[in-house]
Amino acid sequence: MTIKEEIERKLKEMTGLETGFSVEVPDKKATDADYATNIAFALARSEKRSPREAANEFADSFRRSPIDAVDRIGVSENGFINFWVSKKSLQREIGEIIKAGMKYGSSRSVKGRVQVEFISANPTGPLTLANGRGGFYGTALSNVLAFAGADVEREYYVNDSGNQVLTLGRSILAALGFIESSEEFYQGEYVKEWAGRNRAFVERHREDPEAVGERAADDFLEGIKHVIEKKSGIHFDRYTSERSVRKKKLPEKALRLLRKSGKVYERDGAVWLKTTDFSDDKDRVLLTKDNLPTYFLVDAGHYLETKKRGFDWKINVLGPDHYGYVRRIQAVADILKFKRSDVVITQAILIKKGEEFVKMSKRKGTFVTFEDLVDEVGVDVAKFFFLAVGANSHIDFDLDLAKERSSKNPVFYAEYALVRAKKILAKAGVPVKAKTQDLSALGSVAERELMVRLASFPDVVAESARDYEVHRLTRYLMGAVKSFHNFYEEEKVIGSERERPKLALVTASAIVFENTFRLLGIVPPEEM
RNA sequence: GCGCCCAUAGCUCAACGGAUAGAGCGUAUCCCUCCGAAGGAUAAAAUCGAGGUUCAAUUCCUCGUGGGCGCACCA
Repeated sequence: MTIKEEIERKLKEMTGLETGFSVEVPDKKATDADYATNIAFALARSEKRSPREAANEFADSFRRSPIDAVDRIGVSENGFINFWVSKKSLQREIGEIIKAGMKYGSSRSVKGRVQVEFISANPTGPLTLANGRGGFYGTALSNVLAFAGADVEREYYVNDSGNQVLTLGRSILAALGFIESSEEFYQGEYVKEWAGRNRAFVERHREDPEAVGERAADDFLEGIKHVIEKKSGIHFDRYTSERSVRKKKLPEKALRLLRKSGKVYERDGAVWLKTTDFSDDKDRVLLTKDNLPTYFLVDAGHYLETKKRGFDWKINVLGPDHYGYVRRIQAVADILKFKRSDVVITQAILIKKGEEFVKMSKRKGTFVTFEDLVDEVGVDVAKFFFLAVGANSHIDFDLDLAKERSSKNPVFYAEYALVRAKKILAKAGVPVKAKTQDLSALGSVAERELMVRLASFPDVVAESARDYEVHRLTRYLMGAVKSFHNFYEEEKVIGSERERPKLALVTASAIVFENTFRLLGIVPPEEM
């Protein structure tokens, strides 16, 4: 149990309240306390007195039966209750970190098997920045959930058949002049390049745009995989092909299940799902009047496969262009009896050139590719940049500016702290063992601050796993390494009087920093 | 036209309805005889506008302004 959790437990025990209050790390300008709670406001409401009074009474009663984790409690003028954590419990926590090592902060609080689907970009061209954002986010989210106890599968659903593949094939034929071009077609340079490289194949299949499209899609997918796995450190446990979903007759099976729900009907020669019963703004077609499955039905087949493979929890990370899709796929998840289905929409990345926003279109070929970004600024910089921001935030992005500023990226600030810690440990030689440590000497202002930060790592993990806001970890890391840099300036370690306990603190810092990097999907640096 | 998302410091972004709204970059001034200065300390600097709910609003509601996205028998 973390220190914060101990305080929470005590509050619940004393007041009988389960919700309606929180324990937080207060703003340093307001107080130098380590934790604060607003519980007095809740108490005041139910007991009809001022928060200040309620807080004072609570504090008195707390003092009569204190807990080890807290050695001082105070009340602010406006009614917040502040807690100062005891050095002893902080010292104990540092010991815990060293003992647990890379397991520190992990738990079994999240149960069950969950499939996290992300990127899932159509293989009709290179990855966009938005795809990359989803990739980084999905990776970090998966890592956090796994660390919190879930059995996680990372999936990329490949839309390698259907209409857009046909369109891709036609676009290629058009690029070589075999058929007339159209506005619908993919216009990017990459289409022409691919067509040029595969002229002979295209010519042989000039009557079969689908074959051309599929071949191109396979090639593009290889390119995508290369960027993802090799260049970006994004790993998938599974690439599920839409073709295979179709081949296994899963859309048909899904349709039968949907029919059983009574939400399927026919109109105008097509077959519809009554998604309006699931707060969609209109019903959706499953089978066209030509009796062809729509993308939606095939995806329902895909969801069915996931369910059959033993997942009753699914998280789907989508870009903002799929907003309109959310209700209907949630309807399917509901009918297929997923216990839990979440859709996370990562908001748009607005591309700027100076003051001007650039219209992005894969079809028109006017976009910055994810690979460009990774090549230009480096994968760690890109990752940190995107993961410092909530999924629901729009990002203004200027590639030129990003290039210019990449060396100033905060990721280096964080990495440098870890490198500093490792250098000290290397110089010290002997590794620090948990049991033999006498940590009671730790407690200078800088040390205390660092200890508090480190001890809150499990709380941050738990919160991120709960609300999927993984950027908390990035923000946490920035704060924690700041405390470390400060400690480094203030306290010489090697050759100092309290060398051993300080080395323990440095060891604990390295563990927590490295772990945070790992959760974010960033390979912790050895050198800079 | 309808729906959703966003608007916070010069820039890019934080802030379960809670205290004097934070961080990085940029700007100004200090700090290397010392484990790497890719560092530390200090300072100036912000909630789009108008109402409302609340003990308390950047956060919730209404209207407006400005951006983005979605509204297919495409995917």
